[in-house]
Amino acid sequence: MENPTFTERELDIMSVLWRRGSGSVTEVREALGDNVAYTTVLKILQILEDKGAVRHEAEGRAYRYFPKVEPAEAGDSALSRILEKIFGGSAELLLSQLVSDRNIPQGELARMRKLLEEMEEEG
Amino acid sequence: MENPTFTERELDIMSVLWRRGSGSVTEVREALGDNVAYTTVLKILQILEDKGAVRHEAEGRAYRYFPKVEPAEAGDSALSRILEKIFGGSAELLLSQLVSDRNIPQGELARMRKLLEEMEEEG
DNA sequence: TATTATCTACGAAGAAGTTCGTAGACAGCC
DNA sequence: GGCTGTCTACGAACTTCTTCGTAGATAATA
Repeated sequence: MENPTFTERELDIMSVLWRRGSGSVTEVREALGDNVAYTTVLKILQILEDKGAVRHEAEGRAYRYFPKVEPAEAGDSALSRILEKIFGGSAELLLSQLVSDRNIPQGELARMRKLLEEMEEEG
Repeated sequence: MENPTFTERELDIMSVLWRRGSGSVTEVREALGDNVAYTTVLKILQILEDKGAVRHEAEGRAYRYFPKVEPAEAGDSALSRILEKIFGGSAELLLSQLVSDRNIPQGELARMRKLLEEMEEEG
């Protein structure tokens, strides 16, 4: 899928599939928590399938849906958009916003720093 | 403005205002490049004003629009969404996606690293 | 003064996204 | 067999977003 972008609801549902690895309509619906109708969830899954973002396998009489698009792909599109439109292309500003007021644990911060160090070395 | 979120078009226009600092309808329209009608741009600016995201001052017979919401605020909302929905809350994964395949100049990478170092020290 | 150009206000049409009801298929159970 | 519950398919209502036309105000210009 080229530059996958998702609407609000589509993203909600992709998010569930990414977290769980897969899901039946019922599972996704429950994970959503919202009081959204069964057929609504099904409909969006069908839309996502049309788009090529998910696929399904039969499981008994029902379908089990699997993400075809990876978080990395979706994240890349989404980040590009934010980076350009909001942070004027500055990854530095974006990072600064990401880490401020978000209380990221030391360990994670350290790993993030190491990641950047490696990028610098590889150059 | 509490947790400002913008539609596609609204964001296009906010982006112009952030880059330029302010803009008349004509200026925004030209910066957009799209062949969107004058009244369309005006309409979205009016919507943004209703929302409290921009304000205007009279300039001759026309209005000059100024952003009221800062990129940082909008960026925070947008990043939160992506962080949770796409990267499962992992800032590390988000950063990894941000820096890969994006060819960020050494100088910027270094500043980003330093930013993280400072965060670690303050802890 | 009449005409034209430029501007905002408003409303409505059109497009996209969301929600759900109904129908039909099918399995399990009385 | 008939009834009930569970499932997908489909379509239509509804909401939100986007786009623009028209009207009315006002300034500049002939």
